[in-house]
Amino acid sequence: MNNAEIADLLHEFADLMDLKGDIFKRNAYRRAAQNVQELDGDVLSYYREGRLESIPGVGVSIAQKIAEIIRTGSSAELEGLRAQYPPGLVELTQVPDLGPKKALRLYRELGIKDLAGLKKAALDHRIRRLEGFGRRSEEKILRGIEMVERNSGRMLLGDALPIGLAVESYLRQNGIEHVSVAGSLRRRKETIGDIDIVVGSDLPLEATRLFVSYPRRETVILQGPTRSSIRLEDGTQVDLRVVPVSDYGATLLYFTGSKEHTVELRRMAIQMGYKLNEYGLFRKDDNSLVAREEERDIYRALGLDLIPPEMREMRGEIEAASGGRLPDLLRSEDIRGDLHVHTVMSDGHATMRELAREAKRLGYEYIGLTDHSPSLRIAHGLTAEDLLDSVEEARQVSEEEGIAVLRGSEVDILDDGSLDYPREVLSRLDFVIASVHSRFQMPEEEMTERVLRAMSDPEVNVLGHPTGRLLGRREAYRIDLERVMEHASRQGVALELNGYPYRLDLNDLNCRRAKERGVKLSIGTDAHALEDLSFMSLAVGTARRGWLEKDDVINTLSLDQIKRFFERTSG
DNA sequence: GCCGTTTTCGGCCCGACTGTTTTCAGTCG
Repeated sequence: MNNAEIADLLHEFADLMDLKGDIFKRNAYRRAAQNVQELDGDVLSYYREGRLESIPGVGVSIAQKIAEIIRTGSSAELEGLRAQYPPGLVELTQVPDLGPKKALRLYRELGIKDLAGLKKAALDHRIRRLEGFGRRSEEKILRGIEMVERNSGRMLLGDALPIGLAVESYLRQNGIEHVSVAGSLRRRKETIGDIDIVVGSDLPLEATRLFVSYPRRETVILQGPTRSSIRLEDGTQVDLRVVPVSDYGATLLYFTGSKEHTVELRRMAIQMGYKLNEYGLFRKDDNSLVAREEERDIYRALGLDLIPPEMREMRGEIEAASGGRLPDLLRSEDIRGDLHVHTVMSDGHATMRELAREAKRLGYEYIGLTDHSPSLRIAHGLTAEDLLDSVEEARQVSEEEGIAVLRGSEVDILDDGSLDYPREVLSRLDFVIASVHSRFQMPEEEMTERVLRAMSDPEVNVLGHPTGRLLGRREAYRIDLERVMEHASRQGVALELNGYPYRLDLNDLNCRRAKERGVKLSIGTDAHALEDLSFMSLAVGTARRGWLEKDDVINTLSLDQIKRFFERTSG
């Protein structure tokens, strides 16, 4: 039973409390679930040491339930609650405009207990006969079901970010000064629900007209004075909100979230005798304005430094901002080179020279080329001979193109933790990433030993995509990251933050754990084509969500410094 | 169920919108 599994059960408690109609208990369970999920360390050890109640949001009652879950795998009270409602009821609340109250009535009065039943009842016009429902709600439910079925997954950050930023820059280039993506996209979460754009303009009709005439727009879904939605050629929906310039900061703050973060800001506002909403910060007694034009003004009035959007997740950022202890987060400009790139020699699409030129154009000082090793047949891993021949080619290209081309390798970690090239081959390279690409199902202990052994090899500089997860496709493999981080810090091996859209591995929370343990991160895009080098922005966003600063990341070092880093770890 | 710069009891974020109502509950972000 790990943290995520326990958190899932607490979330289920929350869902069931919602059906019971107790929103305060629901909130309490949600908060506990989130804190368990993001807990730094294993819940089991909190349990063994009798300090479950030191987890925020966990009191006597929830601590007992967690203990019971750890001992027995479940909770008697949870079983009892489950027995009261059919399991499909929570799924009904995924349909827009159906919350717990309506879902429960549909169940009690029409016996509807899942999406299929709901669809049938709507088609049979049985729903409109219920008091409080009507023809329009029935139609809305049908549209909602369709949407849930079609669009249940979230978008990858890597898909949403270019789209959102393109719309943003289109509006800016056409004279809109106050414009930004908002929501989870602005916070650079690894997956995104909706693409939201906030505009501050005193000519709202013009801004709206501009938005709905976006060149890549296919249809206008909704066009109003403050809200509009369009669908793009690729099917993506983009929502726009227009507010007066004077309200821009307050509105952007509100629509950026996270919800938990803004709720906390409102609580603080109340304690200070204020009221915070999407129009601004006001005095409670006479409704007079305190701040609203810029996000910074509102934070300042609440006694806080401006919190970067990527940190607004209720993970300690409020305390840091009130104590003047916010980290100085990594910036894109700090990155001096990409350290994980594939060429045509293995499974990439661009040549060494093309990549060198593109890296130079991006302003990099160096680029690290890391083709696969032979055991990864599917990716045409290089023979030792071809790899060594390319070392000389890299030197030549470096000189001719005026940018340092570092010849590295992404060498496979074999089943027993040995590496896929002999040491004398690896020692001829500028640096080495070691990665797991096989036998993902190993038991945790075996996988951990395998990886630790690979990291102990003096030629290894970076552990590639340390958990192997693929967003929406594959779970992380089982590995004891605590031991991996300890080992990394002792051995002077960096852990990778891989920027490939499906990976983003390490993720935000693990980046932060690594930083707290003094482990350095190496950022690479895992590019297989020239345009993939742009994945760097996804990695930087994730790094910022993990509170990383410039000094935590090795590829902010100059060429000389990073060579020393690679030397030191291989010496 | 949790928690305390106002509290060990009594709060727990705020406003808009929608569809159904005739004064509002439920849902959403």
